[in-house]
Amino acid sequence: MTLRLLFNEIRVGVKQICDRLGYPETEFDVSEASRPEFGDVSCNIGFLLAKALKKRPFDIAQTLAEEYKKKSKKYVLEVFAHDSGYLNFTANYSLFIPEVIHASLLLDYGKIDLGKNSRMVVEHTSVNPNKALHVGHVRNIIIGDTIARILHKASYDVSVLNYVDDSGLQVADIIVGFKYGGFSDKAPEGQKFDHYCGDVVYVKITERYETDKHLAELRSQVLKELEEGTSEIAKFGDEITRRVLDEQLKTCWRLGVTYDCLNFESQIVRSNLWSTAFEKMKSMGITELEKEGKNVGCWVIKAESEEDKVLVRSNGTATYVAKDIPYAAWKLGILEDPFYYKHYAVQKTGRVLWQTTLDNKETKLNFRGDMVITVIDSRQSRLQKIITKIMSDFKSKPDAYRHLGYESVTLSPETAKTLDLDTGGKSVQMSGRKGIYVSADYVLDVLGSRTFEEAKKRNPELDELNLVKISEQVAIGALRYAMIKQDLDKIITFDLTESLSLEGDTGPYIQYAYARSLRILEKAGREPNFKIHLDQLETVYEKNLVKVIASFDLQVEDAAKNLSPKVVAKYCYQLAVTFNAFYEHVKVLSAESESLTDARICLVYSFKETLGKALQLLGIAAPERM
RNA sequence: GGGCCUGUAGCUCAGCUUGGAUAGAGUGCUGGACUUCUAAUCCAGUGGUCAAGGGAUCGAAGCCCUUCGGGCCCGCCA
Repeated sequence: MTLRLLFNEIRVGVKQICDRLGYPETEFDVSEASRPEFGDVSCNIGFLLAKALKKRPFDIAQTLAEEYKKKSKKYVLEVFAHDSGYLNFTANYSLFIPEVIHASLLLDYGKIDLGKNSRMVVEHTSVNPNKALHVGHVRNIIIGDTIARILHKASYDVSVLNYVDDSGLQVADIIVGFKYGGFSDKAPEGQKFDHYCGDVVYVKITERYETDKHLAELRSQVLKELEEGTSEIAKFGDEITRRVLDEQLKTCWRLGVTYDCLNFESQIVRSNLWSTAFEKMKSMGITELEKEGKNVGCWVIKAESEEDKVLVRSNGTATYVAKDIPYAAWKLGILEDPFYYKHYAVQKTGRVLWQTTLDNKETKLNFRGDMVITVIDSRQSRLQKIITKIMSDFKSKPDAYRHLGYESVTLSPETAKTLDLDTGGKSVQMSGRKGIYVSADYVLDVLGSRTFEEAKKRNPELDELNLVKISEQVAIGALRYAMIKQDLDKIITFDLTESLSLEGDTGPYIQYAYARSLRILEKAGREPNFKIHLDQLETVYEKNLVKVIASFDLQVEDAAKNLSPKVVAKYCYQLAVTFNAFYEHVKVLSAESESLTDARICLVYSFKETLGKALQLLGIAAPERM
């Protein structure tokens, strides 16, 4: 039993009455009432029929209410028309509460069958392997990871990919640094290798290009060798990339993010994927050879009301977009899979991480999908639009390939100042090349020491090990929640000081509610007894909590259908707020009677289970103590 | 010049897809609640011509049009 059943009962009931009365068919709305005095559920049918029936909305609602009262009802207790014209309903709580609580005990509570086990690919992270992750990357990673978790809950068979651009310009930059710039390929003591590459080598060598033209030429040479993949430089590049990647993945894993497969660009380049895709595009007339104008001799894609996009240069080499096309087609299973797969690592959750290889002694596996979601920030929208169009031509299915875009993370003027940058009161775009960023590891460390102090103050009896565990969980909860709670198309202005706030609408607030509920259950000193009469739960706080618990699957559906991770974040917050109100106003362990205590223990347990599952969707740990 | 996103309380944001009841949170500020199931909490107060103008509608923060402010993208770079 969930709210969905109550809504359905009302929808069907109202529809039957309308049919019987000969009212015209309408798509009316059944939703949660916006205020307590409006009951639990509201229906707007009065407004919709007003014109056709030439009656006031209230009169229609009134008639429907009278008719509805005569019907046999299950989860509905009362029906009444409101002066405004709404048709309102109250729930039959003596039935509703026990059924919701029992339903919430199921292991897969909240699961919906939207995906019907179809194959879904989610690609995220895809950070150039020449630097450490910064908070901008974290937004990508957390959006992608959360979407993957939500889609899994919505019964999609999800594979998560991380695209490793190991043959691009950014990698070439640090290789130049190591080979020709005099930088050691060992990080100084105490510094992670990815930080060293990004903070020092990448930034410094970029500065030097300005004055040293020879260095810039060497870069082109290195880039070419990386793509060909046979030279000594290429082997060295591969080694460096993998060392950086290892360190990046440590940060991802620390954030609770796992993957199924690493796709190396160098192997895509060396496979025949590009030429196959190119031939396909030619034969489908998607791309054409330009005969005149500024792009003469290039293969281009004509776009409506926009500039033509060059796919293949007049010298025959493929451009950046072009490289993405075969990969996108591969993800959708359009082209034959040239890859084999070998173990990369076993992740903390036990999930195996694979990597592509062209070595045919390795295994054949399937990491492709009927649908593909690519998480990249919206600065890539134009290019992604082109790819989306081509994929829909290839697959002749419009939504198979989807670009999930999001706005970037900028640094607040105050935080920019900590990097010795005066932005004149404006926020600033991060840039790895210019060294303008705040790294993910740094944020987690600062947050971690802040939460450690807090946890120690509150739990002086706990040992160091436990405190570290709690503070890490809370720090990650805070960061993940901050990255997910607002809409994808809102810019996040990251402020270091503000990110340390752990109160109000934050991850720790939600985690705290969980910890509180667990303490009640611990102190109760007995297992919840679900045979007890749960209809003793009569206060508004208890009813509200049950209602929120009952809406879990509706929220999952909303989030999955709209690819909107914040929906689940809002839901967790709502659960926590409702529980905290309950906590403050309703006593569990010192209730008026033993049996009431028992009933409330069941509710608290139900809450704990539901919040735990919802937090899992956000990848936020549910701490036992805080 | 073209394309995409955005503008709601001092600040940060929900609500807009699918129009409907008195526009909600957090934070800030003011005041209150810990010998109590953890105060990372709760309660009360404060705070809004929903950027501006127009249109269609019985009804607009939401839909359409125009204008203005802010951000991003538009290379035979990646």
